[in-house]
Amino acid sequence: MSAQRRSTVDLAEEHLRRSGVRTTPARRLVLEKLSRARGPHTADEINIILRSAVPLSSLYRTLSVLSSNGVLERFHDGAGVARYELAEWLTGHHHHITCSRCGSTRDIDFSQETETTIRRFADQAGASAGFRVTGHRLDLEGLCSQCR
Amino acid sequence: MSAQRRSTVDLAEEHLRRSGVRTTPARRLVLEKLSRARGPHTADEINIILRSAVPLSSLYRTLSVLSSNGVLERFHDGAGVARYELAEWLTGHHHHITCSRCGSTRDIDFSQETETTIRRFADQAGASAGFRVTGHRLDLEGLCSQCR
DNA sequence: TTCCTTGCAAACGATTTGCATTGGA
DNA sequence: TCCAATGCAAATCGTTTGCAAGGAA
Repeated sequence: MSAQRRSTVDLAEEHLRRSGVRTTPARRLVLEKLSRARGPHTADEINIILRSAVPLSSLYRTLSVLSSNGVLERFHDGAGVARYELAEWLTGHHHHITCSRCGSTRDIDFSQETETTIRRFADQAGASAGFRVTGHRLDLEGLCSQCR
Repeated sequence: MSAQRRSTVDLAEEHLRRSGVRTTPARRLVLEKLSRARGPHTADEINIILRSAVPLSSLYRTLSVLSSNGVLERFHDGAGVARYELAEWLTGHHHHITCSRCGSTRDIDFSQETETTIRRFADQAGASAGFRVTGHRLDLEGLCSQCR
């Protein structure tokens, strides 16, 4: 077999295996769907995409396991609902932009140069508050093309 | 009377009055406490600070009124709990840094120059996604001096 | 007086958990 | 086989709401 590029899902599952976390149909299903998604999704949205193949309580447990093992990341949107997406080491560092009218959220990228600049500002500002900065989250708010 | 600098609370109340929103003890109390706070607080924290002077349900209504009238801003922390703080037009634009170990959140400022740079990046990146950017939120994560 | 606001209790919705059962390695 | 994962139902917890009583303008 020639060295083939591993899919995101494969990488994630290998990571889990190495952590001693079992691969199960539900986990694979969630990883597959999220790797295909354009942005972060709520448990409810994932449940709909999966057509309830995984009951909500199990889905939450799945999302919890995947998050605490570093394969997914969780944050809370403007309505306070948890949204999940593949971890940055699988997708690359990125940000979000949310439409303040319809609430849709999209991934967004900054140039490497911009990221470097932001990181430098962040380290600096954090240090002056006595923090060692380990990461940042820059979310934009605006009006999407449909709502504009 | 000489022109005296208006307090943040006064400014907020005048703003409310102009919007036809009544001034009540509960609203004044919440504004006073939040204007003294170092950072954003949850309803529960405010309730404790106020020693339950305002019942939780009324407190939530108060926070809701103040938020929807532009005097407070609400966001959800890492645990998904709503946190409130005075709106930016009252406190000035700023960011937050949260300790990933103890969860404490502090306000943090960037220089005007840095803000300008960030805003420029944001506008640019948003535009390329078809959005008109109206604001941004840059939250830092790190370890505070105690937890470091 | 006229609405708006409050307080209490009940309702809600997202998320979590207990427990018996099933299934992966 | 053995321990972890699942499904269901019930429990939590932050937050919201209905309704009658109280209060600001």
